[in-house]
Amino acid sequence: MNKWCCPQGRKSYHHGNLRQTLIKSALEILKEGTLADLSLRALARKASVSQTAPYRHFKDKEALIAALKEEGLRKLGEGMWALMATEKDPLRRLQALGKEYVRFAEKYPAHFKVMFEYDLSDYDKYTELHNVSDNSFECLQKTVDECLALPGARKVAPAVAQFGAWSMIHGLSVLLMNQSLMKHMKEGHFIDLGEKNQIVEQVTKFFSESLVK
Amino acid sequence: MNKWCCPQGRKSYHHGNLRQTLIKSALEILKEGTLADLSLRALARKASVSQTAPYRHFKDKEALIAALKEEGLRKLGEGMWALMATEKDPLRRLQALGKEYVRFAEKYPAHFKVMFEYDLSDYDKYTELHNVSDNSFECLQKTVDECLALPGARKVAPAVAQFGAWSMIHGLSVLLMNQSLMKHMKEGHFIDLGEKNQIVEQVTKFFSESLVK
DNA sequence: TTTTTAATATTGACAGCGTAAACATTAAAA
DNA sequence: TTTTAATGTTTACGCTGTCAATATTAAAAA
Repeated sequence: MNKWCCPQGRKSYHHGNLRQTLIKSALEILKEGTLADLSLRALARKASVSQTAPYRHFKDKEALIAALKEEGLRKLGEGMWALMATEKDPLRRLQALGKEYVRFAEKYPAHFKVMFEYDLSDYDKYTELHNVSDNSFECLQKTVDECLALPGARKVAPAVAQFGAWSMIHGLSVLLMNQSLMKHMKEGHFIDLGEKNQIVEQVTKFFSESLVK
Repeated sequence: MNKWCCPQGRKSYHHGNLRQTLIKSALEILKEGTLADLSLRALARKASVSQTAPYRHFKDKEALIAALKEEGLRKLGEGMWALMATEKDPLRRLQALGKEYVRFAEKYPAHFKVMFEYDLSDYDKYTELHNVSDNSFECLQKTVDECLALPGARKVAPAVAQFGAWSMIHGLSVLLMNQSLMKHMKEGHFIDLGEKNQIVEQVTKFFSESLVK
């Protein structure tokens, strides 16, 4: 007799793919809700698994968060590196990278939220995060350097331009993703600006052109 | 007899200044810790008050958070508006505003964290937040407009320059305040950049100069 | 001044949370 | 086939946000 065979009404004792399932559910919750809405127990429930099962895959809640961050960083990096291969003109590529960054924020809002809103208590525990992060932003650096090597480029310390580009792109994404700011803007400020995509198009263009002449 | 007169070992039944005390304690906690470390009960304990006393001053936890956000936004606005009065040259003022923004993030890290990392579940409940926010960023808009009115200014839609300025300044602050990013940078990237203040000085200068010529 | 009332505090209770400890099942390695 | 490591379960603890019912008191009204 096997009344204990399939706990939580599952087909088999082992879930089979719990880690991925937990990550997926977490992203679903974050997509609509805030970070405060995320709980390991709710994820376990959604996966029809006991409340402590997640601990076989993540040391604690922060480890799950770190995994989400890493996945997001990786996706972002992939998108940006793809542009490195396809767009050869540095100025146009810098603009494209900015657009890609914003596009990522819109396509993966849950990843974006967790990447930049959730402050881990100890980043040193997640060394892989740094590596992925490095890799993602390396192409931004490279592209800025190429822009500065262009004939007629402005004379700026590369680090300044790199940091400026990153700040601009990141800030743009953050502001555009901020429901509060966007809302109040539509009700008064920047009304003549049109749609989001146009903002991104123009601001990134503005910046990349700032590097030359 | 008054064994019940002074609960929690206080001198009087009423605390006298609980609201401010709670806010202050919250900021102290956030200064060193993360948003996850913040709990109403801990704040109540610190104030030697019962666990539900905070509810006389804040409808719920989010209301406390919103109050922190508002206070931060107000401080930021004050600092920025002060510059409007003292620095008349638009370009230099734009740079000064950027530096002020970063300086604020460094001086009030707890406010900054809560302002831009804590996503409220419903912003419409806190209308005052929008007003304060509007006011804080109005001077940034005005300054950019003045820059664009300068002889030799680049031809850009004002909204684009405004949004670009805001993105740059905000992104700069966020990146500089991100312990994770800053840490990994010192260990490899941007090493030739020197100290934070120099970054801010140069990047803000770079941007404001991007508006003219 | 006295009385009433509104502001501010209290205790007690409840469900949900993160997570530790001890134990069960099973897939994979020996 | 046996052993072991991976992956699950149950139970339990203290912490959390928050509600309901109640107490104290400062300020307003009488």
